[in-house]
Amino acid sequence: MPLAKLLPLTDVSSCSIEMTRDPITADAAEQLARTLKAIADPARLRLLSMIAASTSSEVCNCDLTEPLGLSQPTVSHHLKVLVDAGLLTRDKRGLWAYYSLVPGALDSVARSLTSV
Amino acid sequence: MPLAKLLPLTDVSSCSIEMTRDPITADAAEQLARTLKAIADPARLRLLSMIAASTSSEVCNCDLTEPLGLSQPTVSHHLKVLVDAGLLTRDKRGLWAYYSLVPGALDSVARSLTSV
DNA sequence: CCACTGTATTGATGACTGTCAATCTATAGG
DNA sequence: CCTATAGATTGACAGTCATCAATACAGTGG
Repeated sequence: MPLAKLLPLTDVSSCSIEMTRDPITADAAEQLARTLKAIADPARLRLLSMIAASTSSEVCNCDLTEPLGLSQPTVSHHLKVLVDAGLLTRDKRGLWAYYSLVPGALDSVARSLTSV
Repeated sequence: MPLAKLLPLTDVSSCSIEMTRDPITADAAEQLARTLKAIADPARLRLLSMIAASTSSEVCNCDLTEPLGLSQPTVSHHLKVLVDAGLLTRDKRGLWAYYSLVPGALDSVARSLTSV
């Protein structure tokens, strides 16, 4: 029998364990998981990395398709997932679409992870 | 036409964009994505959080099932995913299984994210 | 040896996801 | 206008995943 059940110091009725602080809420977990799911894909990680590593802060879709080895619709799909997750912004000028990182977005996710 | 294609400063043959540094490799992306996929689930985030927030560094499976509102096999499955990903360790003593965080594992993932 | 209990595994099922071919949309240039 | 082109959308398909009921497994205690 776990220690917490033998010595329920704070809450006798529940069988929950002793906490130094409150764990993440179900809603917060849902939200963070949604963002992480957007990042947790090899193609999308490479897209983020390529955009982050480019000299210009903006990268055109056409520059991303070939190095990834994926079809144009697939890259377009992945970019949309990243935009919807708030990690990228899209700026369409003329025929081309330029993508850039949302400043601080990735760092914010990383911080959420360390404090989980 | 994107600027990089008009002024291919380093590599005329390829149509890749200019980079300040090399983007993540395909293999590294695959590896990081695997770990992130293990984290990118509401139930698993809550498990990590509950274990991290507990006073004792170890948490017993039986303490995790009820607050999550999931069946015992499902919780066991999620814990296995986290162990397999190198984020948790399992220590089975007698009938009970005690889980604890692998020190620095989550921080390491967070650092990988900020430098993507 | 036997019943009980906490945990892990298996099998099934419904939902979601990554991918591409085909198509659509919008813009540039003659 | 008409054509060509970059990008987005749609539809289909195969693969993965989260979940639970049922079962198996491994200790514990009579």
